[in-house]
Amino acid sequence: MSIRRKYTIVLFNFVKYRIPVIVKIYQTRMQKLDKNLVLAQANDYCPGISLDCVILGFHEGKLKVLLNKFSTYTKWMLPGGFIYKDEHVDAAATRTLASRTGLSNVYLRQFYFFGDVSRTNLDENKDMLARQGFAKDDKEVSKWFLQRFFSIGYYAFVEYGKVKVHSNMDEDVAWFNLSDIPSLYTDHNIIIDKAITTIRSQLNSIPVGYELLPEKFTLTQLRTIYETILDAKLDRRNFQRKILSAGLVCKLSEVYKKWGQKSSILYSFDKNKYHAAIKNGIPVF
Amino acid sequence: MSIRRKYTIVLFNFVKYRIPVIVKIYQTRMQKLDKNLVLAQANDYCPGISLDCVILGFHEGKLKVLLNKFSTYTKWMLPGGFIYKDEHVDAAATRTLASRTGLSNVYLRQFYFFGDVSRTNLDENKDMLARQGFAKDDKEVSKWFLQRFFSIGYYAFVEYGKVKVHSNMDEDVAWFNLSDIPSLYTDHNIIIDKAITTIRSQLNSIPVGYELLPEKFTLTQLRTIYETILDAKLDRRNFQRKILSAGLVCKLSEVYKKWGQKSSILYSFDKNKYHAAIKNGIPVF
DNA sequence: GTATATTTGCGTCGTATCGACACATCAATT
DNA sequence: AATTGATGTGTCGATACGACGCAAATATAC
Repeated sequence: MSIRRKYTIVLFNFVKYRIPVIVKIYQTRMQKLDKNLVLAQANDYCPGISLDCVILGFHEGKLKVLLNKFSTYTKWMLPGGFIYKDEHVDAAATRTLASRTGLSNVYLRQFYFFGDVSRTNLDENKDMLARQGFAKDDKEVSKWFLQRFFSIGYYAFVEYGKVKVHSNMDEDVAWFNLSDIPSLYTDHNIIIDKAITTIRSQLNSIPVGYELLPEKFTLTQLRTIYETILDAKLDRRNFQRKILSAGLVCKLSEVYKKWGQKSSILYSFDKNKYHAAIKNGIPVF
Repeated sequence: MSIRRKYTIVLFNFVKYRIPVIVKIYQTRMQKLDKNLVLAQANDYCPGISLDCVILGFHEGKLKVLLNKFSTYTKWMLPGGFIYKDEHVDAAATRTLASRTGLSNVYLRQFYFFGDVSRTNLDENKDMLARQGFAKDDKEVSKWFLQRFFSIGYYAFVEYGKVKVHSNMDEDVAWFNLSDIPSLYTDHNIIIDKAITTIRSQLNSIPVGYELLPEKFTLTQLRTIYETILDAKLDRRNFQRKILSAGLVCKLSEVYKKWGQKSSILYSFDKNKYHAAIKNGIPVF
């Protein structure tokens, strides 16, 4: 037998028999680590309560939502987390947001408590655990993950350009157009809808523009945000008159050139006036 | 010894020695019953979550809040309850409201999730349990009552005249003027403030008048409600013009005579127009 | 009985605001 | 050179809004 033939056989056997074994060993180790981590953390969290963040950004004329997906699971979901037993809910939300976006000092507000019994879908959760590699009859893991969960909804406005989306082996993170969101885990589609409805109803006293836009922006961008949230067309000229006459923004000497068309004037917010106006409510529509 | 003297002594001894013993026996029985009841129920409830209702009524020109107080405890508190493990949160709120007011079909809305760690005051709760007659080291009772509690805040508008306030041995129930509320259990003062703030900020799309007033009412009563919630005076004539020109109310042929002064015209809501207007938002101030 | 105070019904008036639309400008495509 | 689409700037009429006036009705004070 030639040396080459011999090596080929060794290599073939290695690939066929050894690699699966090695993979299996590591998988088992990882799962144990994973499970221990999960259980240790589960003990530190308040039972039955989670929180989910609807993180909104604005890019190229579209409102976007940040979603994530476990690499072992099929459905996308809202970035969420649990509350430590000695932690303020708002702190837990801030922590969750920071872990996904790397941002702190973000406009983040609680908007609803989701308390439907049927929002906890046992079949869905069992499927997710199975794909994660946990045994069906694993009592400890089931006890945490197959309990009824309430969820506290938070929405956040972030500056799109400042968010660094970093997916890794275990988790994908990505922006989705608000108008084009797939079917999500549990009631997360409902949570997003409720967030938008809430924001819309309080739009006059929420600094959407200030939080979503970069330092310098055009009035068209600002208007587009309002139009998207209100799901209505606003008269360009009337909108500008309102914003300008209220003195909320300062005209800059720079212009924004891009799409072809006429270049548009850049503005920046007059921070003091803007926040004062928001407190009293800006009539937008 | 005269018969009278003999009876006196017997009666004296009875009062001095027997009655306390009998009372003690019954107290102990009641506490055991109480404890068993508490523990049995505690098992059926979602741990760590309560809900509190800010029940608002309107009477004699004042906004009122319904509060209750355990007869064994000093502080008044918001009518509250827990959520059964298989119960929708909103259903739990409806149930809590009905048990205190006897009313169903009430305008009841969730408005905030109170998630501060420090809202659970252990000393206060220990004091309450002690006054209720539970031993300090009673592990089972402590486990439920001395855990960290979140609370979901609900507000409700009820027609004052329809509520039957029924206090009993264990619990007092009473209306308080919104402007004159004592120091309450835990953060319940904060919860009321937050409720009012929330209602104020959404006043244009909340049917306060419709829910708080009886079938027939005067425009002054309606205006007073808005003035109280907004904490501002509204011009009587401008307010009437707005309400009337929007066609929200129908003028009745009856008048309201009471306070002396000129008798005022009674109105009733045009239900359809009113709810349509509320959906789009009535500009009030 | 008369005067006063208070509350109600029913208005007026000037200004600010809102919604609808016109027109010129600029850059890229046709 | 004409067209397209987005932008800056302005006009105009209707209406809504805030401020306020005045008479009528009823209780209290004298």
